[in-house]
Amino acid sequence: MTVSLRERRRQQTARDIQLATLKLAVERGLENVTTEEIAASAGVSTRTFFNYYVNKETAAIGAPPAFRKEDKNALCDGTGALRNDLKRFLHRHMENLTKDEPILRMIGTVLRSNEKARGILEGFIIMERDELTEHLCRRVQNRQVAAALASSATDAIARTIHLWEQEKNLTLGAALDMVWDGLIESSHLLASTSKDA
Amino acid sequence: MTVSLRERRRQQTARDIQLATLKLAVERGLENVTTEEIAASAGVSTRTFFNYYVNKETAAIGAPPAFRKEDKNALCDGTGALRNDLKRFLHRHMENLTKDEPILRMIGTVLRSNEKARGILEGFIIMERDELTEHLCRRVQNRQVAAALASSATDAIARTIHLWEQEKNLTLGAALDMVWDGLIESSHLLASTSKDA
DNA sequence: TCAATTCTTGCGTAGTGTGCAACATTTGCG
DNA sequence: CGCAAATGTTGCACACTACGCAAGAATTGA
Repeated sequence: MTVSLRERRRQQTARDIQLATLKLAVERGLENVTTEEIAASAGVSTRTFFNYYVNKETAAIGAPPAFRKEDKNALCDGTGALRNDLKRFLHRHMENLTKDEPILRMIGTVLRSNEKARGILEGFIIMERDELTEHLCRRVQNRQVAAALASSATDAIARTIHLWEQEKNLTLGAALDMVWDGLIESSHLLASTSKDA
Repeated sequence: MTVSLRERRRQQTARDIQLATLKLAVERGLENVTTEEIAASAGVSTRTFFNYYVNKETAAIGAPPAFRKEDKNALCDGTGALRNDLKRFLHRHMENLTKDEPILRMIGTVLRSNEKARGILEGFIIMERDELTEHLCRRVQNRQVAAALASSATDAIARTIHLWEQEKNLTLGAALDMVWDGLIESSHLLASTSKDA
């Protein structure tokens, strides 16, 4: 854990800038905030702001937590029913997000109104999903099946966060359970050729 | 069908600008094309360009075909197995897209490298998906189930286009069939609690 | 302590996006 | 038809974004 002073400062500045960005963005909307203001609020020059982030949208999003390698491996090397392994995987990831709930909430606010920020996050999610697809290919053989499962996973996460943002008194874990039940039910519907439900 | 001259010109100019944007974007990347160039190429002033589109990314995407109302109604008022109705719905939509295959291909190129364009399209897709969710609520009662189904549908479309872009000699319909089989198979996996497959 | 490396900053500049006002075109009505 | 209202186009001015460059400050390792 030899983190140099430089490195620590870099991390701190990056975070300072992100927090300054989100704070101002939540107050008045990211569109109505200039990079100059953000930089001033974070205590750096405008030029330095751009040394850290290529634009204010990226500054707002920061570096979202990716799927952890251990969790991905546990998912595709799992021995139980895929369904259970996937549920565990998702819960693990939600715990991972719980650490930064305030930031998550602020980012949600920004995403709702800012197209560019959405696109940046979307790009990140696509990468994560593609990687998850790759991993799942080791477990399910058929690429399209793996892709469908990976989509279900990332979508479930998105819907979970969305639900959690709307329903005040709901933890991320509880929201995931609701979303998960919906996913399973929808799978039953799609797996069946009878006209029930 | 009384379309005024003004309206027709507007449509034509909008399309001219979109085509000029896509042409230049495919050649050199949308980042390396200025609005000024696009406007000149489309035969209008820079200012007029911004009267039609708020930015070049929007110009590239244009107005993507939304789900048709009749198709949505057929889906949620359908009497057969949901699975079959959904498959038909997706095929209908792909036919809908087939009309503009060249544009679709160019947009795909742009989306791969441009975050802002992705965000704009994502916003459009979110609206479509939310509307589809609303419709599906009439058929499946539980909101989370409807949301999961709507996600499956829009994701399937995205994966279909992605597959179609990669595999040269594959129609949109054929690509959808492959994606669809993957979706069904993944649904079986998620519906089952046994550790098969 | 000193030299290499890295970070910060100001300045200059190309490009984006909008408000405004003048001018041109289309439309609908008498 | 002909004219007034509505709508569309354009140039200009301006604030803001984002990046290259180079000078100078801070951090590192020897």
